[in-house]
Amino acid sequence: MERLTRSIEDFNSLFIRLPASDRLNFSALSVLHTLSRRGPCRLSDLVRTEQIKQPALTSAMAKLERDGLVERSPDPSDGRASMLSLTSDGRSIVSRRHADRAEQLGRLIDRLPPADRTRLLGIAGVLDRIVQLAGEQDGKPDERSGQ
Amino acid sequence: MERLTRSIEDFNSLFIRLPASDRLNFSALSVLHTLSRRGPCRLSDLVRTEQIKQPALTSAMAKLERDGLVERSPDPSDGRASMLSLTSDGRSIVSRRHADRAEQLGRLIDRLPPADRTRLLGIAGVLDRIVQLAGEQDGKPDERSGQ
DNA sequence: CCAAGTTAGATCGAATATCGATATAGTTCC
DNA sequence: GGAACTATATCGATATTCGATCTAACTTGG
Repeated sequence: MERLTRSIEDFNSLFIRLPASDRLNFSALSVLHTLSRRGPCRLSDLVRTEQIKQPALTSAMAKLERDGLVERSPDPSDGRASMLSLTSDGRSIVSRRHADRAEQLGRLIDRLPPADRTRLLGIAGVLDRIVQLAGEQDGKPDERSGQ
Repeated sequence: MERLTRSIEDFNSLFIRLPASDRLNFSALSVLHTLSRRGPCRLSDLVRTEQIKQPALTSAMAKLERDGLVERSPDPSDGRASMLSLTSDGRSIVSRRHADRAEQLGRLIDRLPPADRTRLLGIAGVLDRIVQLAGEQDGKPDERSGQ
């Protein structure tokens, strides 16, 4: 476990740095990614998973909204809350970053021995299953299935 | 590549968040990790890999030094520079975080089907090779070999 | 050796991010 | 309707970041 953990740590140092961030800080990018993967949700849902407190998230959202990357609509079932969702500009930032990472990772993987390449590509499903397991642990038992 | 990249992104969202940070922010933790993996180096070496500019790194180092996690000694070959290195307190923060991650990852992996577990454990070497390839690309062709 | 250019790192001031505490407004339960 | 709760906003203080600039130390060509 030691060994695998260290390899993942080192790989992440690399992977995280691949795409140079635009004018957005780490928290803002993380919020965009989360909104992209989970779909519209409320501020308090994000507070649970992002690594910042609610006031910081409120001001981050204000900036993202000013920049036209996120929009809010009233939550029909609760007058206190808003539903937050990505605008198309927001979606394109996320997918641009994703595409950059995929491309740069692809360039590295192309230089691996074929056997390694195959093994690595085959690991995606395992990673998904781990994420799912972790989600079941603290969150509700399903929810991670929707595209 | 799409598929693998997305799985890694999702896994990272999880992996990054595993250990709640002490009183140190993301940049400080990243610096500690880098110092731990690369051994003593100069401020300007870190500026090249960390995602912050030199003034921010200088003030981060000042805080880490105040907190007793990093120490500096004069660089014998260059009177302008200092060599930065982890103190034993700094080392133990890094290894504590590493151990936490290993333990939590281990708990998840234990719940995978045996075949998946084996495949995942076998991927460490491939990740190392990718990191090495990326290092050869922009840095000097070797250097990544030391323990 | 010396002047000019370069590099390592520190410092300053402004902008931004974050936090804890608290305020506001909507909701639920009795 | 009123107490308790929840979602989010706001406020003031502290921390982080950056761009610009500064100093000291190194390097080089003569």
